[in-house]
Amino acid sequence: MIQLLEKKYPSAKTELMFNTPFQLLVATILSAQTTDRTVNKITPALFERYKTPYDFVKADIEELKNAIRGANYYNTKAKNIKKLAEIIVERYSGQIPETTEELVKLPGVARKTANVVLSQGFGKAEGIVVDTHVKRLAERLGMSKAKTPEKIEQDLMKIIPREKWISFPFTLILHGRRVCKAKNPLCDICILNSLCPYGDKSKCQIS
DNA sequence: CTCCCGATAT
DNA sequence: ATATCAGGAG
Repeated sequence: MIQLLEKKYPSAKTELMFNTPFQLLVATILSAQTTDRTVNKITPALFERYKTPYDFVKADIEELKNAIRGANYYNTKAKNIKKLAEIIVERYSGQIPETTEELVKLPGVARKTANVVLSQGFGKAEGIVVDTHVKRLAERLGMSKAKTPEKIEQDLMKIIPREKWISFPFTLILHGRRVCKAKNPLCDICILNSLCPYGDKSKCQIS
């Protein structure tokens, strides 16, 4: 099924807009519980106003909140981004760290965000991105019975070849958005229907 | 397990 | 007006 997904979504990657790894980090934090499209509406002006990590350090918190208003939880995210910028300037000389271990220490950054930044910003396959789509599809496709993103990631790392770790989750994300939706999945047009344990059940459930 | 708490589609 | 979208911290 990896091959089928790759064939259907040949260039699967993040849809977030960015020019530097730091911008990707900020964009990914903003994308928590927020669609990529909404984030992409915010970031051009944001990155024009704040060009370097140090610009975020100097930022007035209210002005920063206003600049990212539109992203869900912008209050918390503004504080996290400012704090994170301080850490990057003070502890990392303005360059964001390139390991999961270091990234998840930053405020507002857990494994999902760290994996997006490492894989999409640096081409590093330290782990597998597990967002709500990957979580749902992994369960439906029978790839993991685990409940937490951390456990699901571990399960996927065992069954997905490492050279696919970067692209594979993004094929699931695209498929999850377009076909294998949370509500009313389009099983009748799904290319994975014949080998999906969930598909057979849902075909009987959908009116 | 609770809080955070906007945008877009229907 | 309501449903759907879709992570992290305490």
